[in-house]
Amino acid sequence: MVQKSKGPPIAAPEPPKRRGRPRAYEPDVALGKALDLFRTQGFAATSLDDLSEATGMNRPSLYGAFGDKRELYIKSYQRYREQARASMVEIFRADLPLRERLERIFASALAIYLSGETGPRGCFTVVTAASEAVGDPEIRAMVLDGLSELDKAFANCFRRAKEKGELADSADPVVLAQLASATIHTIAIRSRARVPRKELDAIVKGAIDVMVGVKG
Amino acid sequence: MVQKSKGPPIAAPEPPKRRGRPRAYEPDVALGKALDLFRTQGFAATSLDDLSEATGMNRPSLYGAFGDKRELYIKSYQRYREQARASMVEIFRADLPLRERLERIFASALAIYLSGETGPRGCFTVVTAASEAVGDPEIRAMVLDGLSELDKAFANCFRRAKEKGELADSADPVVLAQLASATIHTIAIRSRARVPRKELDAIVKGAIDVMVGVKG
DNA sequence: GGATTATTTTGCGAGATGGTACAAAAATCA
DNA sequence: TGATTTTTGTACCATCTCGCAAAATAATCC
Repeated sequence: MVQKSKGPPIAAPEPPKRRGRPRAYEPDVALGKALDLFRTQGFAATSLDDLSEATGMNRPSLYGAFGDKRELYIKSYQRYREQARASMVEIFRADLPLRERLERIFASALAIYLSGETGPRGCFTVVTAASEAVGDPEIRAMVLDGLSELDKAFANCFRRAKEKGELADSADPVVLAQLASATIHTIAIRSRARVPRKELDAIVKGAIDVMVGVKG
Repeated sequence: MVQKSKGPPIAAPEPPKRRGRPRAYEPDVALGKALDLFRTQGFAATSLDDLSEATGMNRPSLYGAFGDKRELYIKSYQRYREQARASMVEIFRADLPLRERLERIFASALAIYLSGETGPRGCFTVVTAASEAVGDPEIRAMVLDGLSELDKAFANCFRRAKEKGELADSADPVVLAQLASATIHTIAIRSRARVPRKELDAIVKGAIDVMVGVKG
């Protein structure tokens, strides 16, 4: 949300008159390109040359703008999280019937997982968990945070649904949330193995049926 | 199960009098070491020097015995699948109450995922799906096979339980199987992020409660 | 215009990477 | 014993890796 105040001219997206030679790239789009590469190939399989070519920045510029490869990976991951969060937060917040809310969440997730020019790329949190998270404590902490953020959002969702009487009294919001997260994770993995969208939709539908229909 | 027949001497683990210089390694244990490395570090992050050191074979020997790095990865993955299958097949086959069967399956999976000297390593199928599967059709096919093998085993499990009256008539074995697989996948991912075992156990317990309690 | 500042560009360098050639070593076969 | 076969060990190659230093470029400030 960009504020559109009528007050004094606030420097928003206008160039803040930087000194020195102007950049030949936009950091935001460059980071997006880097994220694309990391999402498909992973950290180790992506070389600085790959990143340099994709972003249009040569290596020293990359280094100056984002730090070394690991820092760039971390910044890419943070950006992924922001994007993913942005695409879901309103659905989580909205006041919709439980089933519809879940349908929209999973549809939003699938849209992210199936996107990609060369093929589906899955969930970057899952990809990172499966690779760098074991050996790098800082990255692992971010992944853990990503996992629990989703768990919490789902738990909140089910808690509210229960309060509104959409679920049986015996239903446990935390357990249902873990099931919902598990469904997210399974479609993230399967999408990378190119399981056709129809099957993924069926998995989502089956999971939702169980989650909203739990009697105890 | 090694057969202990009384018939004529079958050349089993006895040296078949190979010609030429004898090997300084045992291919089976070397492959095991390679699998260990690949499971923790992934394909791209594991160098031939790493593999050479871990197996005790120098690079030419590695190459001669298993082919190039990719072939070694594929053979390692196949071996992982064999081991995982071996550790579960009897539980799937056994004639146990549904809940107990599920408990044992998940316990067996967790034992695999949490093992490792340097920390939990998760499921190699999931790790491979998250990395090499996108770019390598042959590897992707193996991963797909691994995913569907688990789905089918679970579906069979629930189908039999339903026939025995352990599940409501309205329960759908396929949907329940996908939920069980999803639970497997989520604990595989979380274990790599070092989620403590207690939480993983809780996730498994919650999922089982839902699966065996589904009324429809 | 000249000084200052920020960025780009070129290119380097030390080391790692996957893979291989070749000779020495160690066993069997004749 | 000597020929054959198989594996090992050393050394090497061409390529790629990440990161950085130095110089060139292009803007603003005075």
